[in-house]
Amino acid sequence: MQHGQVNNGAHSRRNSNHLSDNQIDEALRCWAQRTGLAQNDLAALQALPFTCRTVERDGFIVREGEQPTSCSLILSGSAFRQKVVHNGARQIISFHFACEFIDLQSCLLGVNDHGVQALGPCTLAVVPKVALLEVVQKRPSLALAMWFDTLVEGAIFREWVVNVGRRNARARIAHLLCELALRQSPETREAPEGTIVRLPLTQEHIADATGLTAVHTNRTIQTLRKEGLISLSLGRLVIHDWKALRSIGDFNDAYLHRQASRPQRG
Amino acid sequence: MQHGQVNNGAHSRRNSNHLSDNQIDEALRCWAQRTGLAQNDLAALQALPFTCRTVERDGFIVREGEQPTSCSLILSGSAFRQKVVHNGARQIISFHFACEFIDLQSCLLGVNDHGVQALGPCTLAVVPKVALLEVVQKRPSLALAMWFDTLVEGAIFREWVVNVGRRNARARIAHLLCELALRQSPETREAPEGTIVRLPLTQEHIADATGLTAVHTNRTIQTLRKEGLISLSLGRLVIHDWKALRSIGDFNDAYLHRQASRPQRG
DNA sequence: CGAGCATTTGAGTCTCCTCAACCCGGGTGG
DNA sequence: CCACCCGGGTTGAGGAGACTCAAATGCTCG
Repeated sequence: MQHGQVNNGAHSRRNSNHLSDNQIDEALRCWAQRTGLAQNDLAALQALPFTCRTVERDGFIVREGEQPTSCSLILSGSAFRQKVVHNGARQIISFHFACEFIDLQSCLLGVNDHGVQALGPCTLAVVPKVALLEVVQKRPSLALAMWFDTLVEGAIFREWVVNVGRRNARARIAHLLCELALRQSPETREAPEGTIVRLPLTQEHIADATGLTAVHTNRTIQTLRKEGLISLSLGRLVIHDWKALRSIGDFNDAYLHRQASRPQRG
Repeated sequence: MQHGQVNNGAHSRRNSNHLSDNQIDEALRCWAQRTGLAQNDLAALQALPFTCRTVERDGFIVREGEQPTSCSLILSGSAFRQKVVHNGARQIISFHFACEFIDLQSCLLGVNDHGVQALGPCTLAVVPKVALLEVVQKRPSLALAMWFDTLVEGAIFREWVVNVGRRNARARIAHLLCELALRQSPETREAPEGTIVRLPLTQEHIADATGLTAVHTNRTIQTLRKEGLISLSLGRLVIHDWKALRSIGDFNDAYLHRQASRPQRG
């Protein structure tokens, strides 16, 4: 059925907006680099029929309980995964930034077991899951890249279980901030000390991500601030003492698998 | 480079023991069914050079920090994933039972970010990761099955984040027991009420899985027992009132994706 | 200037933790 | 055959971290 390679040229695939086309290509390139994808596989991705979409703050990208039909790649902005429990409390499960696919699980899982919302205003590139699945089925190395991405995501979930399960408020928050700072500063493996990290988080988001209440989160953040470890005000995080914060949060970046020895593929 | 199909016949692949050969084939068949794998892909899996290994209670299957060279499939017994935090406390991240691969992440991630130990005595089928990777790269539908397995695992991790993050002791334990009971009773989607579930868990395991202390876990289990909801003594769990326990634990089995609409493949 | 949201502060409470002792059944060795 | 030990379970008392409820502050935006 499927003949030859991907398709013909990336320039005919989307409607009009060349600006967003560039953005999509760039985001895919970034994703491909992180997952160690080869050039021709990247091209196959770029040839997919992405469409752009913008979501305002707190807008839903994925709704719990629905059956997904597409996958979304973040072009700009950030988003968070969340689940709501019986009494109405919310648990945030992960944060996602530019150049990340948010819902690859849509490809193979029948129903969304959680929701995803935009943290701030967010632009997305959306591709029908059938299109993505099709190319993945043709290209094993692409399938491995997807699998790899999902594995890293799983590793982060595991660390989050540990974070909310076995650390106190101070450590939980420190750990979260370490992770976010590191993931936001792409290439630098070490110590995002002193750099300003754009994080449109409210303290309530932090509370929901760490399994704490907003009030207690507030008090805990204040002590971190008073100790001169961090600055954290609306939308901006600065870590003044990376080593101290890392130690408080019991943070070890191995679980992020930022330079996993990904075996040859493609 | 890679010519033709898998290899030649499954009967020449392992040393001697026909009994364990059967066990391996059976476990793989079971896994293939769960992931919706087609017959020829299953055959390719069965042709891999698995070797058997037994691990005694609490023995390590995967060690944190090491570089994995193989993947393990549980033939009998059960295992748990765990991470240790700075102060020495342990968090259990998941439990695994027969016919499950425990460390598929070994295939693509460079270093183990957590450990896996046998819960009780455990027999494993071990395959070199390079062999697994090779066949996966040849067979896209197999890659998708691996990916699917990892996605479901990730969904379970997410629910665990919610469990330890946003539920009280009573609900956490109820939720955990619901999950374990359901996963242990394979085909039945509904209500493992009254059936005996073999679970070689100590209360300390339950505590470490739910982010509680052993003492508090003990007290909480006692109230569940006194209310006639469960029986739980060394190695045996019986759920007497499934609906009640499910309600207490805020348990919704959707996240297990037991009958996910897996798209056509293979 | 007021509305609305995020943050901050206070006071009282409760869940869950800590430390410690004790019980109990099974296995081992003298 | 009994004494002992050991791991898991149980119980008690006290304490602390985190929660709840409530109100006040500050900030941004219309």
